Amino acid sequence: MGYFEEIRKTVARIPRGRVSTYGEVARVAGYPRTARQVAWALRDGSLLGIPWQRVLGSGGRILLRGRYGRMQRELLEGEGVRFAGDRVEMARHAFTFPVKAPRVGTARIDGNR
DNA sequence: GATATGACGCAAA
DNA sequence: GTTTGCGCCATAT
Repeated sequence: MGYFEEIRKTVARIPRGRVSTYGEVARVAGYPRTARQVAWALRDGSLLGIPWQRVLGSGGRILLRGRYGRMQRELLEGEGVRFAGDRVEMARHAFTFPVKAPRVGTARIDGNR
């Protein structure tokens, strides 16, 4: 799987009305410290049917400048995302990606390893 | 291979 | 709260 594909797949998991951040997406996708590259993967997200508007800078700030930035805000507000000033109310909308942890089965101790 | 470019993030001032 | 500097790393040229 390619890098972009992983990133896009991760972004696609963000539910409507919830948001995430570049850094978070990068980590969850399995590529820590590649927050900047996430932006690259989303450049033509709108053309790929990816909810690019749900990815924000840390702290819930919209980093996109100009009309695209305004468009992002409109799209988000359109799906019920609330803003406090220039940033999204992360406490309310931050999406926590489900951890794909090994099951914590009842009688399973997970010996070593 | 070498450089330049960013929708980043964080620590420091 | 703001600005600055720097590390980061996939693509583009």
